Amino acid sequence: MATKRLRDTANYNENVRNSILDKRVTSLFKKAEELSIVCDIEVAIIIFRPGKIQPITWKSPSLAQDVLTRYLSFIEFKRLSKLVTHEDYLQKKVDKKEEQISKLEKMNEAKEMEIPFNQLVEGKSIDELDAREMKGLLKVFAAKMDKLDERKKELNQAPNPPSNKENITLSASPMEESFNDPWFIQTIATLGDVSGVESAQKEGNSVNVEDDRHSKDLD
Amino acid sequence: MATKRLRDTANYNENVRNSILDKRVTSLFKKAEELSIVCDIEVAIIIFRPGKIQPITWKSPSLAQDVLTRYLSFIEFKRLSKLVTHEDYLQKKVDKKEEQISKLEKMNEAKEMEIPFNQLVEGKSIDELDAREMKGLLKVFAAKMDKLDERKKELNQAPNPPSNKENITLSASPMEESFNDPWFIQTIATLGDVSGVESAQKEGNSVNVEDDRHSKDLD
DNA sequence: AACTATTGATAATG
DNA sequence: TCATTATCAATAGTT
Repeated sequence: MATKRLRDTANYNENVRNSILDKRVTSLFKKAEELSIVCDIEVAIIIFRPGKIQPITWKSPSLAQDVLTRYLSFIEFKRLSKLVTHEDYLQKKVDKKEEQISKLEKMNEAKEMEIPFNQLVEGKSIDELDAREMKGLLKVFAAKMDKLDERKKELNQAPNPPSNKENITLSASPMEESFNDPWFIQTIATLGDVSGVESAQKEGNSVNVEDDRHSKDLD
Repeated sequence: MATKRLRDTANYNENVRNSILDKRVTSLFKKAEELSIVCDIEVAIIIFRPGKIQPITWKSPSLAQDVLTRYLSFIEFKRLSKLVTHEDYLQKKVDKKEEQISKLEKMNEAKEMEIPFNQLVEGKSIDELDAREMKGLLKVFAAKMDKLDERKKELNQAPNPPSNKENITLSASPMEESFNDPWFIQTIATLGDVSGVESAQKEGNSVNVEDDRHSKDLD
């Protein structure tokens, strides 16, 4: 019987250890599933054990990956925004007037782009994306491709002959030129007002909830 | 008192809902932390709420990201293995039946277009996409935008005046024409055959655990 | 693996 | 919003 709470299983033999892990992981997943249903949210859990390569994931691999994709998109979206913001800052110094002219257009685009990447995608299949979402995604990707293209050119100008690396087989396809105009940089730059991943972190090994209004000490 | 178990909070007002979510998430994280200590494992939890941009993460964002990095590395590792194997397999066929493969790839185009976005990206951050993948994505988007553009023109030619639907504000941008060449079909086709992450999945709503030493039927 | 005494979680109430 | 408590769930140890 549960005479007391377990602190660690270091002294247990491996079978008992695995049994305990199994039961507790099962319980954790059960609780997570109940939570996701009751509160209508998506939950992904990943567990790594020392010495084990394969992680334990919940719920399904695809769902975990979907949630992870959204999470990483969120991170990436913010990172990219900040990067471009810097480039945009330099560009403003080069050409002030043009920037002012394009401001109005920029504001229009900005409103369209205010939807974060993960919300744009949100598990939709590509056929379900509307034109606005498509445009937003295209711009983000265009920015990335632009950089890849620049890197490619740099490599081609390098003294040693360019290797046949698969990652840089991007030849001068017509799309690069299509997205060289600077408007998308500014457009993306206006997206950057998303603050960091909000994940309230209490001190010590206490439990973190995003919105920790009540300060329970959970140990 | 807990007279019965909650099934869903759809009919509750938002404050109560958030309160319940808060308490349950706290409890889930507490359980996760206890599990991670007792069994000496690493756990990452990510929660997305509908309408909310910022995910709730546990334990800390950085740790969550660390675990995520390992998880994605694992995925990427498996993906690469299978990709190379598959390409090797294709190479043999290409030597003999290049035309047949080309046909199959073309036939697959329609199906490839319906692959969810998250499968195309496969959990990568945008910076990790190579040129080939970027091209594929761009072309998928371009094709989709082309269709949307066509629909827009159809609507404009319709007898009744076109409504100002937000979804179809896509004007004739230069990108449509840029992607009419057939190579992208093959490019996309090579992205499609990645199978999911292996994560033991029991039938029904049971719980998944990777390690199946204790005789659960996990495959 | 199944069981049970005990601890933990939590829905409703104050 | 926060604290309390009756009820339900999880689980450590045993068989």
